[in-house]
Amino acid sequence: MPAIKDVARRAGVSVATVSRVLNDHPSVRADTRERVLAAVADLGYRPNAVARSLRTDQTRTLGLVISDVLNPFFTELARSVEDAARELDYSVVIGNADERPDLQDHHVRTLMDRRIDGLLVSPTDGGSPMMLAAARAGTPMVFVDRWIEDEGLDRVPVIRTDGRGAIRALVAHLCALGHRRVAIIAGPAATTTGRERVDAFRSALREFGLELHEDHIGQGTSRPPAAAG
Amino acid sequence: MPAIKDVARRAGVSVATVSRVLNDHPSVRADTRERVLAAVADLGYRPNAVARSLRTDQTRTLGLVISDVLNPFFTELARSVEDAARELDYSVVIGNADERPDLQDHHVRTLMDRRIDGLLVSPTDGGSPMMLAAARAGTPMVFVDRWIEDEGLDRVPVIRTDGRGAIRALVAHLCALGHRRVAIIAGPAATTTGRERVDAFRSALREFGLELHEDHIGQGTSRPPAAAG
DNA sequence: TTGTATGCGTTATCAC
DNA sequence: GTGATAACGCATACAA
Repeated sequence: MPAIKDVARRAGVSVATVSRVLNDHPSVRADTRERVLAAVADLGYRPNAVARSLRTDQTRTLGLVISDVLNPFFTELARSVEDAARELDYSVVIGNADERPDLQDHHVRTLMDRRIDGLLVSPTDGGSPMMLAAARAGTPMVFVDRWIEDEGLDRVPVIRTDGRGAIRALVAHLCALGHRRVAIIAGPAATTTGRERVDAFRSALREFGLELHEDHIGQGTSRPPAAAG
Repeated sequence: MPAIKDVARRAGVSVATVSRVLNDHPSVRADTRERVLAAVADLGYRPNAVARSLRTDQTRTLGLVISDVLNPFFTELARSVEDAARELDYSVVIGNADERPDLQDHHVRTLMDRRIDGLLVSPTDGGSPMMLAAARAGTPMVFVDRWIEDEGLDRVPVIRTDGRGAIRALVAHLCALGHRRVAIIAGPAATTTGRERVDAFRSALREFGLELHEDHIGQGTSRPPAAAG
């Protein structure tokens, strides 16, 4: 794999000049630029992102730690995040915590070792030591879908859906339709989203004067049955 | 974020010594090791993987380019790959090609720029220029689930299921049950797996003397309906 | 056993 | 406009 010095040699210029055309710095004569570009082309040269990151102190990489890859919601989320990131010339590295705090920390640690520029996390219930420490230490971080309310975490932005509003709207709709016995199957209770929904459900029933049966509150997983590739 | 020199200073040793205990090199006195470890601990030092990669020329990272993240098969695959890799202290970076050759190449390029140690690819139909070039150039690569038969690619290992055998077994089973009109819904025709299955289906029908209706060969997607997070 | 010095591939600062 | 060269954080060959 050719390095910048190979390109320089072939183009008959210094590595500095090659670097300049690569980062399209203004001060480089048109014809030298051409020569460099030609050398790049026929050497099939590609800048070493590792070296570049070491030097510039940025990796153009985002970490995304999700709680469950097998949940289609998160797989769609991952896809959207990657789409948006790619648009800005960022890569995203996904870590699957599988609802396990220790695994979540493993990924946070690995990603930080790799010096990612920022971290998106849909935290497992209660968070995990390393991830909380990173957040408090000011690591660029955003919570997605789920969140954690704890000291020192108020500066971590949260991107999420309005579960409470959604549940209320659903109950309102069913109520307007004349239904009086409504039930809910929410996600795992060990998630902020799951709890929020059940809680909102109780509130909504109360608000609309519907009777609440405790056994009308169910809990499910968010995973689909398996498929074939 | 502390660097190795900070640890060295704090432990009163040289960076070389710190590096040695970090990579548990044998020749380092027990008590100095302790001192270094202590310094590491209370500085919360973590080796910079970027710098380490540049120096050692290995990233302990695998690239996994799949054709469709929204297909649960690939999401399970990704999960398994990551599990196995983690066991060996490797990370895996996933790229979603979304069945688009250009996107596939984008990911191959990005991953190679990042100097990943190896590439797992479930190629889109017909492959893509950069990915084929990489394979021919000897980039450590293995095909998963799907594959490509082309010149210079015979040294790329393929990990896949025995779709042909599976279809034959299915038809045999149905036939033994006395069924005479069997149909198939295979995956996208633009995949090796999809074509293999339809092909095997035809063969099996012939073998078992069943009549083949062309309109009994359907084609579907492998995506589940959406779910909530 | 430990320290000094070099180099990995870049970018950026300084000369010219 | 272009070229030496230092520095990024680390691992290692060589000296001591």
